[in-house]
Amino acid sequence: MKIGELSRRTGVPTRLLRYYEEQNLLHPDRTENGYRFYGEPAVRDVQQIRGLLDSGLTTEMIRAILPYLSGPDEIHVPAECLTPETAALLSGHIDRIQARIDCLARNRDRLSAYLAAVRPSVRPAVPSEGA
Amino acid sequence: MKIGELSRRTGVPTRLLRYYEEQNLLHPDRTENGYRFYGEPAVRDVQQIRGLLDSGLTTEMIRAILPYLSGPDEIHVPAECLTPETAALLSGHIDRIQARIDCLARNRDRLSAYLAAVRPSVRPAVPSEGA
DNA sequence: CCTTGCCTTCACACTGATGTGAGGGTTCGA
DNA sequence: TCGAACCCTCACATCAGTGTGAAGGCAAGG
Repeated sequence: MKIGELSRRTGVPTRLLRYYEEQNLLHPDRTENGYRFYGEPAVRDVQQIRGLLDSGLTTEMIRAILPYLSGPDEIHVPAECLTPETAALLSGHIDRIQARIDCLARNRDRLSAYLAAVRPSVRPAVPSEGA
Repeated sequence: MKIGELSRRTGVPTRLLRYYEEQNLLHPDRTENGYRFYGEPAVRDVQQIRGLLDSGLTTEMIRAILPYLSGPDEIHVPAECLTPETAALLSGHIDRIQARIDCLARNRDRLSAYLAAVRPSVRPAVPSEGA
Protein backbone atom coordinates (compact mmCIF):
# COMPACT_ATOMS: atom_id res chain seq x y z
CA MET A 1 0.00 0.00 0.00
CA LYS A 2 1.04 3.62 -0.41
CA ILE A 3 1.72 6.01 2.40
CA GLY A 4 -1.75 7.55 2.35
CA GLU A 5 -3.47 4.25 2.95
CA LEU A 6 -1.07 3.27 5.70
CA SER A 7 -1.74 6.62 7.30
CA ARG A 8 -5.50 6.09 7.14
CA ARG A 9 -5.25 2.58 8.47
CA THR A 10 -3.04 3.50 11.38
CA GLY A 11 -4.21 7.00 12.12
CA VAL A 12 -0.62 8.20 11.95
CA PRO A 13 0.06 11.28 9.79
CA THR A 14 2.14 10.70 6.69
CA ARG A 15 4.65 13.16 8.05
CA LEU A 16 5.39 10.80 10.89
CA LEU A 17 5.56 7.75 8.67
CA ARG A 18 8.25 9.53 6.70
CA TYR A 19 9.94 10.54 9.91
CA TYR A 20 9.98 6.97 11.16
CA GLU A 21 11.58 5.91 7.91
CA GLU A 22 14.18 8.64 8.28
CA GLN A 23 14.82 7.21 11.76
CA ASN A 24 15.24 3.76 10.28
CA LEU A 25 12.18 2.35 11.97
CA LEU A 26 10.35 1.60 8.73
CA HIS A 27 11.82 0.41 5.44
CA PRO A 28 9.21 0.69 2.71
CA ASP A 29 10.05 -0.32 -0.84
CA ARG A 30 9.80 2.22 -3.62
CA THR A 31 7.71 1.91 -6.72
CA GLU A 32 9.06 3.00 -10.11
CA ASN A 33 7.88 6.55 -9.66
CA GLY A 34 9.47 6.87 -6.25
CA TYR A 35 6.37 6.29 -4.15
CA ARG A 36 6.83 4.48 -0.86
CA PHE A 37 5.28 1.04 -0.90
CA TYR A 38 4.43 -0.68 2.37
CA GLY A 39 3.63 -4.33 2.94
CA GLU A 40 0.82 -5.51 5.17
CA PRO A 41 2.99 -5.98 8.28
CA ALA A 42 3.76 -2.27 8.23
CA VAL A 43 0.40 -1.65 9.86
CA ARG A 44 1.38 -3.64 12.90
CA ASP A 45 4.86 -2.17 12.88
CA VAL A 46 3.52 1.34 12.94
CA GLN A 47 1.19 0.56 15.82
CA GLN A 48 4.10 -1.03 17.61
CA ILE A 49 6.22 2.05 17.11
CA ARG A 50 3.45 4.36 18.27
CA GLY A 51 2.84 2.41 21.42
CA LEU A 52 6.49 2.37 22.31
CA LEU A 53 6.93 6.06 21.61
CA ASP A 54 3.90 6.83 23.73
CA SER A 55 5.43 4.73 26.46
CA GLY A 56 8.44 6.96 26.57
CA LEU A 57 10.97 5.03 24.51
CA THR A 58 13.07 7.00 22.07
CA THR A 59 13.36 6.15 18.40
CA GLU A 60 16.89 5.05 19.15
CA MET A 61 15.81 2.39 21.59
CA ILE A 62 12.91 1.35 19.42
CA ARG A 63 15.28 0.99 16.51
CA ALA A 64 17.42 -1.26 18.66
CA ILE A 65 14.66 -3.62 19.67
CA LEU A 66 12.30 -3.49 16.72
CA PRO A 67 13.99 -6.28 14.78
CA TYR A 68 13.18 -8.65 17.64
CA LEU A 69 9.58 -7.64 18.02
CA SER A 70 8.07 -9.54 15.14
CA GLY A 71 4.68 -11.12 15.28
CA PRO A 72 3.61 -13.30 18.15
CA ASP A 73 5.05 -16.36 16.49
CA GLU A 74 7.57 -15.68 13.78
CA ILE A 75 11.11 -14.79 14.67
CA HIS A 76 12.68 -12.49 12.15
CA VAL A 77 16.30 -12.45 13.21
CA PRO A 78 17.95 -15.87 13.11
CA ALA A 79 20.00 -17.07 16.01
CA GLU A 80 23.19 -16.85 13.97
CA CYS A 81 22.92 -13.07 13.94
CA LEU A 82 22.73 -12.79 17.68
CA THR A 83 26.18 -12.24 19.05
CA PRO A 84 26.64 -12.39 22.82
CA GLU A 85 27.06 -8.62 22.76
CA THR A 86 23.71 -8.13 21.07
CA ALA A 87 22.12 -10.48 23.53
CA ALA A 88 23.55 -8.44 26.35
CA LEU A 89 22.27 -5.22 24.83
CA LEU A 90 18.87 -6.75 24.37
CA SER A 91 18.94 -7.92 27.93
CA GLY A 92 19.74 -4.39 29.02
CA HIS A 93 16.83 -3.06 27.02
CA ILE A 94 14.53 -5.52 28.67
CA ASP A 95 15.76 -4.36 32.04
CA ARG A 96 15.11 -0.76 31.18
CA ILE A 97 11.63 -1.57 30.01
CA GLN A 98 11.08 -3.49 33.21
CA ALA A 99 12.25 -0.53 35.26
CA ARG A 100 9.68 1.65 33.53
CA ILE A 101 6.99 -0.91 34.11
CA ASP A 102 7.87 -1.12 37.77
CA CYS A 103 7.79 2.61 38.22
CA LEU A 104 4.49 2.96 36.42
CA ALA A 105 2.94 0.05 38.27
CA ARG A 106 4.05 1.43 41.58
CA ASN A 107 2.46 4.75 40.87
CA ARG A 108 -0.64 3.23 39.39
CA ASP A 109 -1.03 1.30 42.64
CA ARG A 110 -0.56 4.45 44.67
CA LEU A 111 -3.17 6.28 42.68
CA SER A 112 -5.56 3.37 42.86
CA ALA A 113 -5.03 3.05 46.58
CA TYR A 114 -5.70 6.71 47.08
CA LEU A 115 -8.81 6.62 44.97
CA ALA A 116 -10.04 3.54 46.76
CA ALA A 117 -9.35 5.00 50.16
CA VAL A 118 -11.13 8.22 49.46
CA ARG A 119 -14.00 6.91 47.40
CA PRO A 120 -14.66 3.31 48.30
CA SER A 121 -17.45 3.31 45.78
CA VAL A 122 -15.19 4.01 42.86
CA ARG A 123 -13.72 1.19 40.84
CA PRO A 124 -10.83 -0.11 42.95
CA ALA A 125 -8.15 -0.38 40.28
CA VAL A 126 -7.53 -3.04 37.73
CA PRO A 127 -6.28 -6.17 39.47
CA SER A 128 -9.35 -7.28 41.35
CA GLU A 129 -13.02 -6.48 41.26
CA GLY A 130 -14.81 -5.68 44.46
CA ALA A 131 -17.11 -2.65 44.04
CA MET B 1 18.30 21.95 52.40
CA LYS B 2 19.45 24.13 49.52
CA ILE B 3 19.28 23.20 45.88
CA GLY B 4 22.84 21.95 45.71
CA GLU B 5 22.35 19.40 48.42
CA LEU B 6 19.09 18.22 46.92
CA SER B 7 20.88 17.88 43.61
CA ARG B 8 23.65 15.81 45.17
CA ARG B 9 21.24 13.62 47.05
CA THR B 10 19.04 12.92 44.05
CA GLY B 11 21.56 13.05 41.24
CA VAL B 12 19.36 15.52 39.41
CA PRO B 13 21.07 18.67 38.07
CA THR B 14 20.02 21.93 39.70
CA ARG B 15 18.87 23.12 36.32
CA LEU B 16 16.19 20.46 36.34
CA LEU B 17 15.20 21.12 39.93
CA ARG B 18 14.52 24.72 38.93
CA TYR B 19 12.70 23.56 35.85
CA TYR B 20 10.48 21.28 37.89
CA GLU B 21 9.64 24.18 40.10
CA GLU B 22 8.80 26.30 37.07
CA GLN B 23 6.53 23.44 36.02
CA ASN B 24 4.87 23.49 39.41
CA LEU B 25 6.10 20.06 40.39
CA LEU B 26 8.16 21.29 43.31
CA HIS B 27 7.36 24.12 45.69
CA PRO B 28 10.43 24.97 47.75
CA ASP B 29 10.34 27.78 50.26
CA ARG B 30 12.68 30.70 49.93
CA THR B 31 15.15 31.90 52.49
CA GLU B 32 15.65 35.62 53.12
CA ASN B 33 18.30 35.93 50.48
CA GLY B 34 16.11 34.26 47.89
CA TYR B 35 17.69 30.82 48.02
CA ARG B 36 15.39 27.87 47.49
CA PHE B 37 14.89 25.80 50.61
CA TYR B 38 13.70 22.22 50.32
CA GLY B 39 12.29 20.00 53.03
CA GLU B 40 13.24 16.37 53.48
CA PRO B 41 10.31 14.95 51.46
CA ALA B 42 11.62 16.78 48.40
CA VAL B 43 14.13 13.98 47.94
CA ARG B 44 11.39 11.44 47.47
CA ASP B 45 9.38 13.82 45.36
CA VAL B 46 12.25 14.39 43.00
CA GLN B 47 12.88 10.69 42.61
CA GLN B 48 9.19 10.23 41.95
CA ILE B 49 9.24 12.89 39.28
CA ARG B 50 12.32 11.46 37.63
CA GLY B 51 10.87 7.99 37.47
CA LEU B 52 7.66 9.21 35.95
CA LEU B 53 9.41 11.41 33.41
CA ASP B 54 11.64 8.52 32.43
CA SER B 55 8.55 6.43 31.99
CA GLY B 56 7.24 8.80 29.40
CA LEU B 57 4.81 10.93 31.38
CA THR B 58 4.82 14.64 30.73
CA THR B 59 5.25 17.23 33.43
CA GLU B 60 1.63 18.11 32.89
CA MET B 61 0.40 14.65 33.75
CA ILE B 62 2.82 14.36 36.63
CA ARG B 63 1.58 17.66 37.96
CA ALA B 64 -1.93 16.26 37.82
CA ILE B 65 -1.20 13.11 39.79
CA LEU B 66 1.64 14.19 42.07
CA PRO B 67 -0.63 15.41 44.89
CA TYR B 68 -2.02 11.91 45.20
CA LEU B 69 1.31 10.12 45.19
CA SER B 70 2.40 10.78 48.74
CA GLY B 71 4.29 8.27 50.83
CA PRO B 72 3.20 4.66 51.06
CA ASP B 73 0.94 5.47 54.00
CA GLU B 74 -0.01 9.09 54.37
CA ILE B 75 -2.66 10.59 52.19
CA HIS B 76 -2.02 14.22 51.48
CA VAL B 77 -5.20 15.33 49.85
CA PRO B 78 -8.27 14.90 52.03
CA ALA B 79 -11.39 13.34 50.66
CA GLU B 80 -13.25 16.63 50.79
CA CYS B 81 -11.05 18.02 48.07
CA LEU B 82 -11.84 15.19 45.67
CA THR B 83 -14.75 16.21 43.50
CA PRO B 84 -16.26 13.56 41.26
CA GLU B 85 -14.64 15.34 38.32
CA THR B 86 -11.21 15.03 39.88
CA ALA B 87 -11.87 11.41 40.63
CA ALA B 88 -12.77 10.85 37.02
CA LEU B 89 -9.63 12.60 35.83
CA LEU B 90 -7.57 10.54 38.20
CA SER B 91 -9.25 7.44 36.93
CA GLY B 92 -8.38 8.44 33.41
CA HIS B 93 -4.77 8.94 34.37
CA ILE B 94 -4.69 5.51 35.91
CA ASP B 95 -6.02 4.09 32.68
CA ARG B 96 -3.37 5.84 30.64
CA ILE B 97 -0.66 4.58 32.93
CA GLN B 98 -2.13 1.12 32.61
CA ALA B 99 -2.09 1.36 28.84
CA ARG B 100 1.59 2.21 28.94
CA ILE B 101 2.26 -0.67 31.28
CA ASP B 102 0.42 -3.04 28.98
CA CYS B 103 2.31 -1.89 25.95
CA LEU B 104 5.67 -2.13 27.67
CA ALA B 105 4.88 -5.49 29.22
CA ARG B 106 3.77 -6.87 25.87
CA ASN B 107 7.00 -5.81 24.27
CA ARG B 108 9.11 -6.93 27.16
CA ASP B 109 7.52 -10.35 26.80
CA ARG B 110 8.21 -10.39 23.10
CA LEU B 111 11.82 -9.52 23.64
CA SER B 112 12.17 -12.05 26.40
CA ALA B 113 10.55 -14.71 24.30
CA TYR B 114 12.88 -13.97 21.46
CA LEU B 115 15.91 -14.06 23.70
CA ALA B 116 14.76 -17.26 25.31
CA ALA B 117 14.07 -18.91 21.97
CA VAL B 118 17.41 -18.02 20.55
CA ARG B 119 19.54 -18.47 23.63
CA PRO B 120 17.89 -20.89 25.98
CA SER B 121 20.80 -20.45 28.36
CA VAL B 122 20.10 -16.78 28.95
CA ARG B 123 17.94 -15.63 31.83
CA PRO B 124 14.38 -16.33 30.70
CA ALA B 125 12.83 -12.96 31.59
CA VAL B 126 10.89 -11.79 34.60
CA PRO B 127 7.22 -12.54 34.13
CA SER B 128 6.14 -10.41 37.07
CA GLU B 129 3.86 -7.53 36.12
CA GLY B 130 0.96 -8.80 34.11
CA ALA B 131 -1.97 -6.61 35.11
C1' DC C 1 -6.76 19.19 -21.42
C1' DC C 2 -7.31 20.43 -16.87
C1' DT C 3 -8.48 19.67 -12.27
C1' DT C 4 -8.14 16.94 -8.25
C1' DG C 5 -5.73 14.19 -5.30
C1' DC C 6 -2.28 11.57 -4.48
C1' DC C 7 2.80 11.35 -3.99
C1' DT C 8 7.75 13.41 -3.60
C1' DT C 9 11.54 16.34 -1.10
C1' DC C 10 12.89 20.37 1.49
C1' DA C 11 12.63 23.26 5.19
C1' DC C 12 11.16 26.22 8.74
C1' DA C 13 8.95 26.13 13.42
C1' DC C 14 7.06 24.62 17.64
C1' DT C 15 6.92 22.02 22.24
C1' DG C 16 8.97 19.55 26.10
C1' DA C 17 12.88 18.25 28.46
C1' DT C 18 17.44 19.42 29.11
C1' DG C 19 22.41 21.52 28.62
C1' DT C 20 25.16 25.52 29.21
C1' DG C 21 26.82 29.92 30.07
C1' DA C 22 26.71 34.85 31.21
C1' DG C 23 26.28 38.26 34.78
C1' DG C 24 25.78 38.97 39.46
C1' DG C 25 24.79 38.36 44.62
C1' DT C 26 25.94 35.55 49.16
C1' DT C 27 28.53 32.81 52.46
C1' DC C 28 32.46 31.04 54.38
C1' DG C 29 37.04 29.68 55.27
C1' DA C 30 42.15 30.90 54.74
C1' DT D 1 39.97 40.72 52.50
C1' DC D 2 40.14 37.54 48.93
C1' DG D 3 38.75 33.46 46.59
C1' DA D 4 36.04 29.39 46.27
C1' DA D 5 31.77 27.60 46.25
C1' DC D 6 27.46 28.41 46.64
C1' DC D 7 23.06 30.71 45.06
C1' DC D 8 20.11 33.68 41.82
C1' DT D 9 17.80 34.94 37.02
C1' DC D 10 17.88 35.16 32.14
C1' DA D 11 18.50 33.35 27.87
C1' DC D 12 20.14 30.94 24.13
C1' DA D 13 21.06 26.04 22.40
C1' DT D 14 20.06 21.17 21.64
C1' DC D 15 17.45 16.97 20.79
C1' DA D 16 13.32 14.29 19.81
C1' DG D 17 8.91 14.25 18.12
C1' DT D 18 5.64 16.74 15.37
C1' DG D 19 3.03 20.31 12.58
C1' DT D 20 2.79 22.65 8.37
C1' DG D 21 3.54 24.54 4.06
C1' DA D 22 5.93 25.32 -0.36
C1' DA D 23 7.16 23.60 -4.90
C1' DG D 24 6.71 20.10 -7.85
C1' DG D 25 5.83 15.15 -10.16
C1' DC D 26 2.28 11.53 -11.30
C1' DA D 27 -2.44 9.52 -12.12
C1' DA D 28 -7.25 9.22 -12.91
C1' DG D 29 -11.67 11.29 -14.13
C1' DG D 30 -14.67 15.13 -16.11
